[in-house]
Amino acid sequence: MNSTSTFPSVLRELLRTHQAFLAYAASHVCTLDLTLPQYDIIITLGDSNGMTFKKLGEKTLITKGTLTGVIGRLEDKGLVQRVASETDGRSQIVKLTAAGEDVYQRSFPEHLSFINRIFDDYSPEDIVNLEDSLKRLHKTVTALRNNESGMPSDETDQ
Amino acid sequence: MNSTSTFPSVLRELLRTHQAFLAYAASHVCTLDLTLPQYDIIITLGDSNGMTFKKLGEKTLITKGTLTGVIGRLEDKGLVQRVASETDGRSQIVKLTAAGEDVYQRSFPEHLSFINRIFDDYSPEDIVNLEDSLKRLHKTVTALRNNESGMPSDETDQ
DNA sequence: ATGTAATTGTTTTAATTAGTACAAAATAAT
DNA sequence: ATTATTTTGTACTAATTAAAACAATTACAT
Repeated sequence: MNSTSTFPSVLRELLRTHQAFLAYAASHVCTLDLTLPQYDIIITLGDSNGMTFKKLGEKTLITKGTLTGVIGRLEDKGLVQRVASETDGRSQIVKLTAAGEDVYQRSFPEHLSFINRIFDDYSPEDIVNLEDSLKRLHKTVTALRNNESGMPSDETDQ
Repeated sequence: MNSTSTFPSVLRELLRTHQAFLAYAASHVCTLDLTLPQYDIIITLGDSNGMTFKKLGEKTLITKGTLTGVIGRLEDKGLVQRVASETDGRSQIVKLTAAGEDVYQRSFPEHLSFINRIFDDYSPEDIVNLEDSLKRLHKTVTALRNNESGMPSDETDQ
């Protein structure tokens, strides 16, 4: 135990680090006239045949209510389209339009290298260790939250 | 390099972990009829004689525009007050009211133990390692962002 | 089959968020 | 002293966020 700190500084650092990453990623994405959540949708739909709102939300960690708005704005920009599911009357399939595919194909390689630049000085072990540390914290917090309410896990299985 | 993943999964895990922590913390704070940013202000002002908007923003990582709104809502709830600085005509000092002090004194010990429960199964080394891993990532991202724009560091010195 | 429950996406509301422009005050420059 | 620059907090806008209520549809139970 760190008896000198009155509040877990590691959790403040989690926020700081996440904010710094978002700002870094946004500095590239804003050159495409897209917000970070909007671009997250684009790259999630890239190399797919479209997917359901539910699945999109699970992959991007955006809740359904928020997603309706984000998808709507991407639709207004002509980058995405809604198609009614043929097998489930409740579901909408979200797909990239040709323009959306174009944005994706043109921007993604550069975006990927922009993001991966972060790990230029990381060894493979460093990256694995970092991810494992985060997963442990994530699991611990989720387990605690579920203990409180008796709810089952919120983990998605992929 | 993890040659199988097309996008840094460690960064998605950063988001997931942060979201999980926020949800966990909020599950306690909502019992006080406060939002997480609002409670963050309360505990930052607790055990202080008040501080400037600028300093509050640096400590809580909330930008000034957002802060105006959060402080306004806390003022409406009677938990916080604005006092004009005597030494700087531009500055406002934000202080807890008696009611705010009361909320702080009554809730903070429990909140602290609620949060620290996360680390019950962590050794002191585990915590230090996690924090160091986050700090390294934070520093790396910040350095890259500053390289892009030629701006000086955004780090606060405390 | 019929009624109950769960799922899917939309709508609405309140709050947070960043960004920009702005006014007032302090600081620096000359 | 006067001007220019910077700093501090506010106002405003657009977007994201979660949560709750809702309608339509599907799945389930009997």
